[in-house]
Amino acid sequence: MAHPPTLDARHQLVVKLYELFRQRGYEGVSIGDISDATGLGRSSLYHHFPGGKEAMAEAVIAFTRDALEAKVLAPLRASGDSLARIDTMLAAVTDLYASGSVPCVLAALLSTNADGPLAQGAAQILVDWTAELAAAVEQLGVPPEDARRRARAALALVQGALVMTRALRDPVAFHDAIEAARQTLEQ
Amino acid sequence: MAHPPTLDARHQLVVKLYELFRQRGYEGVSIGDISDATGLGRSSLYHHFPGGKEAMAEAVIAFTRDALEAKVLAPLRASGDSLARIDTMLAAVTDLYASGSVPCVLAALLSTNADGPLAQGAAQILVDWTAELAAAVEQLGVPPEDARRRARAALALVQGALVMTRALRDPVAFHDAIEAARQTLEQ
DNA sequence: GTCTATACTAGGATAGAC
DNA sequence: GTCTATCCTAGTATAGAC
Repeated sequence: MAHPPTLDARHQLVVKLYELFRQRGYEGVSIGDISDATGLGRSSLYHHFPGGKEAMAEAVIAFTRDALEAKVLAPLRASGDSLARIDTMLAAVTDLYASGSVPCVLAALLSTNADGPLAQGAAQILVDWTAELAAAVEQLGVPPEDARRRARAALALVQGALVMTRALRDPVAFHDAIEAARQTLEQ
Repeated sequence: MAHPPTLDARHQLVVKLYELFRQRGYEGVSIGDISDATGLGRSSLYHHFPGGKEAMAEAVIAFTRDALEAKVLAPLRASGDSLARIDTMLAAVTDLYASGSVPCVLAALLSTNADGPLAQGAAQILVDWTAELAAAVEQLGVPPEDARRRARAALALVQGALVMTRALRDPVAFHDAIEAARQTLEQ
């Protein structure tokens, strides 16, 4: 059992790609940067991703979708108290963004890659997230239309808090926003 | 009085640069793109901005600061009813971002240029904006600490709405966020 | 103040050995 | 699966004529 299977190595690679793209966006990351960060030569990277840089970013989007599903959406869908599930989601979000100290890879790819296929993939994840969150809010007895509005507002607070926290260099901005999101969703 | 002074020509140029950088971020815009968009050759661009692309982005940041000051901050400081001034600011913001259909250049430069000097300049504008907004909220009789919190939350709603509106492709997300910002500031 | 022409570097991608 | 070497394009920037 000397070497772990290939999939693990690739997974580690995707995690590194995820970090890079979320910090600098798509155009802000070069193959050379990736080579430096991973210790792999350019050719090795193309061995793992024959589709090149775009394929790497697509892998990051898929990874993000899976991570969000596991850490955020699945708990949101679980049976049990709706309020508790929303609280759990907000805790997961706080963890995901390290209290606002790291950017959202979806926002990064959405803004860097304007209207390319990467931006579409990133947008879809936000769309799905909004829908799932709205469904959870509906279970509190909120009418569908209003639930959707609240879900949008909560995610806007989170995404905006990431921008503001970065600008103000103060994690309090993020925690306040999470609290505001809770009020919006649960009130 | 045939030719307008040079400053006008430069101003038009900066407006074009502003549009480009806000749509695609710093790394997403090449000198070639700028040449295409303006109809000017590369050398002409360097004539106007000997400092190259970074100087162009700096000019955009300065332009943004001035535009924000004139359209958003000055009305916010004007004498008169505080509630009306905040309403005026929110209307100016809705206009500035064309109801969420165009990105914020500050967010674009903040995320693309990670922690370079451009990001710092963009961050500073958001810091100043927050402070000015908090001061306006204080005049409603809100305690300083709370006013700051509300100002942060309102700007987070706006910035987040820009992300969500882009993802959801629905301007309703933006207008709802503006309404939520109003509640947050004025309630 | 704009152009053509030209450096020069960095970035994306591939070939083929090991 | 990784490396060295290489190719080619795109990107930044400059020189010098008009």
